[in-house]
Amino acid sequence: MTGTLPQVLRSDAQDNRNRVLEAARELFAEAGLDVTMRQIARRAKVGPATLYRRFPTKQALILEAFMDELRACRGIVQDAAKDPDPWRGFCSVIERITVLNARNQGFTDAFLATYPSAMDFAAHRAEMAREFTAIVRHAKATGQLRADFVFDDFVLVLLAGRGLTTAPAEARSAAARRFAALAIEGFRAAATNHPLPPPPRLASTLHL
Amino acid sequence: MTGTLPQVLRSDAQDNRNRVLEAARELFAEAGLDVTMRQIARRAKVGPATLYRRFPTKQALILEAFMDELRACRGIVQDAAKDPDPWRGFCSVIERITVLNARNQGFTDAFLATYPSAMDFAAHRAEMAREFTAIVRHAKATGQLRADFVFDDFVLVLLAGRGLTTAPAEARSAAARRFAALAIEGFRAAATNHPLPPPPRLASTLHL
DNA sequence: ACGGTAACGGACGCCCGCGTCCAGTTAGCT
DNA sequence: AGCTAACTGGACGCGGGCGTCCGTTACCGT
Repeated sequence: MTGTLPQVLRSDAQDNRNRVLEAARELFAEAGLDVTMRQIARRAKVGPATLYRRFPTKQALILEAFMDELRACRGIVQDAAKDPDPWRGFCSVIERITVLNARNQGFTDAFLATYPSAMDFAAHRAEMAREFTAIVRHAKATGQLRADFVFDDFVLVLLAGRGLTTAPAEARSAAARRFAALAIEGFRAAATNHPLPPPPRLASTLHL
Repeated sequence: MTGTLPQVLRSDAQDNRNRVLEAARELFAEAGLDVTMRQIARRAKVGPATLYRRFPTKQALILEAFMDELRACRGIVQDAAKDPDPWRGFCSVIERITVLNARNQGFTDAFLATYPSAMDFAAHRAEMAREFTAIVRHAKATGQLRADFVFDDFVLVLLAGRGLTTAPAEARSAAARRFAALAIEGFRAAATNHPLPPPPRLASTLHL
């Protein structure tokens, strides 16, 4: 008898698994990735052993918990790519990603993490980067996005958005929207544009 | 004999105290406020008891460690207030505070903290806010700063800047400068300005 | 209905940070 | 030089998270 795992879980096991994921999503969103495995287990009304059996490592749990957020994220970029107006697409990416970012403490942390264990995220990241870069090229071509915009500026907005999670929960959405709008104002091509200092090399550290 | 503490420390005590402050500043800057008291003691080559005698609470240590940063911060605003060109003053505040912010993981955390124990910071904050608001008024009057700028937008930049500390150390300064420049581009009054969404109520939670 | 087995969760030993106590050491005054 | 008070840092007990083990529970196929 080899130790082949059954690919279909018993009903109670499946139930617990779902509760764990739900708890993890809630806690990650509220308090970031630093929540302990114990806290997640407690909220899910589950013993620690059960949690560890389903998700031997925290990374595995994080990955699974954020899978649909991740898909949503890609959806945002794909929607934008379909928009006939590249500038409107660009703006919607900035706006929607920033809002999603501020609402969910943990997601961006996980998304930007560089652990080798987060390879699965990296693939999605790379694909999104590819599509987003196409939008950027078109938006520059139509003269609506300033020519000195670089991909690292997008990463900059992501990182900066992460800081907004410090704001009190009730102000967070408003803060995110205002911030996104300001960033867009900064990115828009205009006669009054001033030259920018050299861009930081951020994307390279994310293996993009 | 009442338990009056000597206001002047013995030479070795003074020496240790200085090393502790130096260690605290380094660690807070590198790794944020979450460093443990033990780590600070170890770096300062000092036992835990010594650390606790000088600074009974972490808040006390934080306050003392960031006193000159805090003064530097006020200096930035005061310098800007003296500038005959209010827009140039405004820009220099955004730029310099953002850079200081990104270089020092812990400082903004401490600065924006709302613990009652951080009252000393609050006083400085309020004073800085007063002076900065004057600069803003003048910069709007000369038509260089967009009219819909509000003080909360400044807090927004501070919070966002906090996110940049996630960037790798070698890119952090460049990131901060680029970010500040982008923010300034967003704040500049221009014919192409688009209306902004309603501002978040952030400053009120900081008791400003 | 019942047996076999997957799944459960309480309990364990480990490590680490916390804040405090005390016996030894050293600075600085006479 | 000698004394004393100030200062020091190792050691302690506590609490909490870590990942794992194993006796018990309850699902599911017959």
